[in-house]
Amino acid sequence: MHDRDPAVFFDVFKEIGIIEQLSRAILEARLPDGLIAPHFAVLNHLTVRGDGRTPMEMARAFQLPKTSMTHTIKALERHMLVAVRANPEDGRSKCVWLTQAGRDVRAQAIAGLGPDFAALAQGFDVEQLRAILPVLTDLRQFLDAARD
Amino acid sequence: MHDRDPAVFFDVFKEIGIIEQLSRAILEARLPDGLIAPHFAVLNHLTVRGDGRTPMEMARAFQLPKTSMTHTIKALERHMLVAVRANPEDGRSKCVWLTQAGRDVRAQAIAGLGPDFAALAQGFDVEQLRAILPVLTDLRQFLDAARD
DNA sequence: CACATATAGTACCGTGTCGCACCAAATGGA
DNA sequence: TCCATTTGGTGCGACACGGTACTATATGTG
Repeated sequence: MHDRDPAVFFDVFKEIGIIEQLSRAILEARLPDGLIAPHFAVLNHLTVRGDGRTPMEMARAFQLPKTSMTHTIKALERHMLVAVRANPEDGRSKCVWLTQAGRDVRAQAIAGLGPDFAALAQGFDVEQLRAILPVLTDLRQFLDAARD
Repeated sequence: MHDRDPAVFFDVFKEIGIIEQLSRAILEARLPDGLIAPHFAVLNHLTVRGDGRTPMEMARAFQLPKTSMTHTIKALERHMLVAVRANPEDGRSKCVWLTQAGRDVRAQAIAGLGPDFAALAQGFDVEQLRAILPVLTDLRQFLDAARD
């Protein structure tokens, strides 16, 4: 087990798996009943990237099977957080638009997380997070590119 | 957005969520058909910590609801990778034991990951991972303790 | 234009996740 | 000891995930 041992990937991924689970719990505690992290991810994506995206566009962005995206969008539609309309530029396709309620749910979740993160920041050195963020971003991009 | 902005949590958790998804795909590509990451996690736990653990012990270790653990163990039992027997020390409880097939599946998965990680290590600076691992471990422990 | 192929989306189904209700066994206080 | 409470495990139901198969539309090649 020398310095260049690639097994460090195993340990990093293990920690990341646990942190993902814990951070998901923090997020979901701030979402209305029945909404979970993937729903929020879509609302956030539509806000940041602009709505009117197609389901396939988002499935690719999240690297999810298109059936999963169909399902997630259906749930958001049931909750009236998005509206789905035909794509005028492609008869096979649809476009997903945020409703005002959708924008509000996202904003409320983020607002609720503010105090949570502030509380965490009191017990954990935020500078360390800022320091590792570029490596995480590199790693994410690298794995993304390495996925065949 | 100054240097101590706790919003860095948001970005770190977002990257971690994506990396978790990509690394899970790498692992699951090395598992036999029908087995997914949580199944492997249990096999690995029983190998590392020693088998004979109870379902509740593992549910707590993974911070999962006990119903999820029951379900995961049932699946491993169907695949004959673990054997569940009564706990002689507690009539309410059971103990989960690895079968030889269970040990083999875990060993095979890890053996398969070796080349994967080695390939990744050729394109990504492993030293950077080694550098961030302690911070990730700290963060995991901190979030674990902070969860009420 | 005709037609083979590629692409967007969905229906269906098996499986995973997890809350609730329940039972059985253990525990602890009077 | 008796009994209330706690704890380990499971059945069930609602919903999430994702593979296969299918339809409809678009695209590219002759």
